[in-house]
Amino acid sequence: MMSVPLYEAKAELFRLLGHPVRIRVLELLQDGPMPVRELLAAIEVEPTGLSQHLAVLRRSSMVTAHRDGSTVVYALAGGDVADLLRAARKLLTQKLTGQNELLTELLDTETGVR
Amino acid sequence: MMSVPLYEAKAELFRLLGHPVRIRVLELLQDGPMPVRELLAAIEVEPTGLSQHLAVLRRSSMVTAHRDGSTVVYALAGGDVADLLRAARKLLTQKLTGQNELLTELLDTETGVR
DNA sequence: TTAGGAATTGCGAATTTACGCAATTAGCGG
DNA sequence: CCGCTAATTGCGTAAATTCGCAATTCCTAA
Repeated sequence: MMSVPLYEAKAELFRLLGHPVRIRVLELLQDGPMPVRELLAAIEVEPTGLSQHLAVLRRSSMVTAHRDGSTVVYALAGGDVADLLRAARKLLTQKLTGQNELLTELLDTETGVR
Repeated sequence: MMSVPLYEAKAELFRLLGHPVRIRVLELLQDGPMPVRELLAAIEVEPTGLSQHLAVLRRSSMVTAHRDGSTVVYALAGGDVADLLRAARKLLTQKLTGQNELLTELLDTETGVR
């Protein structure tokens, strides 16, 4: 089995998350499964574009899809995607609130970050 | 102040993390500040390439740099980048084991792949 | 001041990714 | 079967990333 270095996989994961539409989809799906139609209504994107981004998320096994009649319903596929999004939000709020650099710097230098 | 939607910022963050070299740098810096020279020795990349990736991390305030004599030392800049990397590792581990389960299940039940 | 290493920056070429239109598949109702 | 909505796929082009070479900056030692 050709082993892919973990950091390669990690980079790939982040790269796949690196698009606004895909982030929106994942965030919306955190509240439970949702048909494409609703995703389409909630996100500012054209049907074709949404499909393509959903395909990316599907191929990387971050979401699952199943038909229900004439509509297709998407859902988060297991793994803790939520943790990632949460960590991202945490980091961003820190950065956006910005000027508490003092605090983070203190915490950082204190421990020597081991 | 022109507010950037949070999901845009989040996507941007992930996009910036989405490169093997940048991931490696962040992981290495988790053990403490490190001069470029050492990063260069530890990562398989050319000086010019490393500089460019370091520039990306600098511009997005994920790392800081300061000169120490003739060398430049990089360090993680505050925020909980570590949390992100940890969450990513967790998700990847789940995913990889999950793929194995799926694979064995496929081999056990049917040979058909449609 | 000059030589040299360390690190960065400025392009240009090559690769990758995103977007939109047209065409296609799939289910539902008349 | 036919028409219609939902969703996806196939391309071609536009836009963004990446990478390496050459040139530049900054520091140190002679």
